[in-house]
Amino acid sequence: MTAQEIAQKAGVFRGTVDRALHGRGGVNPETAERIRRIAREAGYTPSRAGRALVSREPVPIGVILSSRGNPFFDDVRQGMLDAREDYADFPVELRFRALRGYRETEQLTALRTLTDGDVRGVALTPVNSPAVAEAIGRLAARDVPVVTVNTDVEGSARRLYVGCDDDAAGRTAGKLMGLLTGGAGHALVVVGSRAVLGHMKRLRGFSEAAGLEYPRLTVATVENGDDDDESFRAVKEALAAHPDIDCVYFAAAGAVGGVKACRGRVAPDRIILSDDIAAHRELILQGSAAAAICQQPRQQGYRAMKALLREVLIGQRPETDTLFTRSEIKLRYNL
Amino acid sequence: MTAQEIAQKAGVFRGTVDRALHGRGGVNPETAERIRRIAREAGYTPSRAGRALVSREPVPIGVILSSRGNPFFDDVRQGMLDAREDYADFPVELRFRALRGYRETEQLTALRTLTDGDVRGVALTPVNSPAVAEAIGRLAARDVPVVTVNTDVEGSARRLYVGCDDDAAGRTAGKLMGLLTGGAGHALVVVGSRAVLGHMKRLRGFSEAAGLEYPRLTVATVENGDDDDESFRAVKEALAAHPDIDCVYFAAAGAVGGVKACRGRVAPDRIILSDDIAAHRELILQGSAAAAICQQPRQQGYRAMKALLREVLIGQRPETDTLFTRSEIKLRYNL
DNA sequence: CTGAAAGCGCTTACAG
DNA sequence: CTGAAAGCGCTTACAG
Repeated sequence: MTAQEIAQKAGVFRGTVDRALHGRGGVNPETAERIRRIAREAGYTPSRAGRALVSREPVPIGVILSSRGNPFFDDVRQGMLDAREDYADFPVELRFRALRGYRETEQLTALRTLTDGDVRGVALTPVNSPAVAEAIGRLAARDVPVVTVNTDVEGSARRLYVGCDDDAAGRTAGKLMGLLTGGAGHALVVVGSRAVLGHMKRLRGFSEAAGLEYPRLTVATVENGDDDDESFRAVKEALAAHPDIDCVYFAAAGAVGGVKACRGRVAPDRIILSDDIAAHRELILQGSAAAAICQQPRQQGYRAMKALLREVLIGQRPETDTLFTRSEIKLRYNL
Repeated sequence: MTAQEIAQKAGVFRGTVDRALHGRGGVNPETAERIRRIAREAGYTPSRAGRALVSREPVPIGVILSSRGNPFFDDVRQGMLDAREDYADFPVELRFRALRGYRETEQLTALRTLTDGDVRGVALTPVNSPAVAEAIGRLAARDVPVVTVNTDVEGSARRLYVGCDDDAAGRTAGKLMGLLTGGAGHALVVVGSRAVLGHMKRLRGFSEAAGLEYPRLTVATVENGDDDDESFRAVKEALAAHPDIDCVYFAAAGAVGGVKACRGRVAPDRIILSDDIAAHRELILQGSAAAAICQQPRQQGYRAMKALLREVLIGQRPETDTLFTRSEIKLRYNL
């Protein structure tokens, strides 16, 4: 089915079909409705090739990542470039903004800048705040789809979330720890902050799996502010306070400092990290930790950008509103 | 850079450029060479959109999988369909042939049938034999690229192999077993056949990793012919003969029968399977085995078909001749 | 052997 | 508000 055939059935010219179907205005409302109905009934989807061939102006897509100083996002970014490759026949311009951390005002500013440059779609690692949700809503109202990556924002009109299932990651870590300890041990779970939803989900998942399958595995918790120095101190302290602790799960960042504090006190084969960033790979390769629970950052970037481009370039919306990446367990030999 | 611009530089018509660049014949050799040189120097790649728009005849692609009666290949097939989706703007016809097992003559017949139907590219799970390698060579000579999936064939002109790194899979299993047993145990490694290269690689990898890191972990081996009944008997026998065996790695198929033989004798938390086919998932979910080392079958199909279509449809050859998928460790919570 | 044209399905000025 | 045409980059008959 082509636009030409729709035009014939509707008794108009194919230019008019195009205008009606894409809401470019300047079409009699009744004619437009008739055209849309015919297209719907015929199950018409515009040909990707025809569309690509005629696209001259690059389509701007905004990307806001909290990636400054955080190597984890290198892979996310690479995944986005992979997806862009899949649409190499379209002129697309990815506009990256790298922010440091998750500050609301900075993110709102970045969003506004992109919006002024009238991007046609946005991928971002949102700060979980009402103001950000609202900004996303304004974009959605202008038919600019927003996809959240790696972390989500509550109550927003974002089109899709692509990221980790923190609950599953925590449970996987819990089960693995049960296996590493023969089902009996005293675990320390190190989170960045109890205020971060994802960290709490991992902690809860860990406790659940451990409690369910390994009743003789106990769980203590400590915060490290996602910082290595802080992590060293906090873990050192926790190990001193609880002499029975014999295994550690780092649910977030700060593992390098924390692992240092474990030296000579907790067996490396009972230490689990999160994410396989370079520093963690090194810890694993040198035998200072057994495993890392990873969240497929490249897939996160790929899926998010693929969905965004699919919608913006060929008008196909994602079928779901959440896409979880798998929790991968990496040891020295499958890094 | 467009074909039109090449034509101008070469002082010919753009139809001639097309014929010269794609070797369709009917072009003066000197003119053709001049055109090719100009195109090369200009780094010309034909536009995917232009090409897609003009393609009417479906491009036939042959797929031969040893998938009959083997659910593992459901995912491989799905991955191939995913890749086909990425080239939805081209008319492509995937011609699947599902064979039972790896019999040379049957595979050669299937290859010949496809060849007669003049496919433009082939993906297959090859039997590792000179005759198959030769058949691949004949296709290559006719400019029909062949990609091997999941298993490879020695000394052939295949364009690319996409599959498991059996060595890494075995090492990962060995390391994991060391972790599960606290570094001291007596392992039984169950392979299908010592004649299968992949199985031996996994066994060797397992022993290497175990020997390197866990000198107190010993390794015994048994064959099960990839069959569940045979597996039950062989494992039962091995466990009786070696009373000290306390952990088992199933490096290939036949785990369902083998696990049955372990009941009450080897702790489920010390049993590792290979691949997350439905039967294995069930074993893991019901607590009869701890983990499965998986080889990303969907990725195998996806990468293989993507590379094939990329070459056949837009003329870009793969940059490498081997693509390993990762060995994923799956527990109950990250299946 | 090569020129000249038509056409794939779409979008976009331009007329009216 | 809508018709009529041009053009994106390519391939493919068709002439000569």
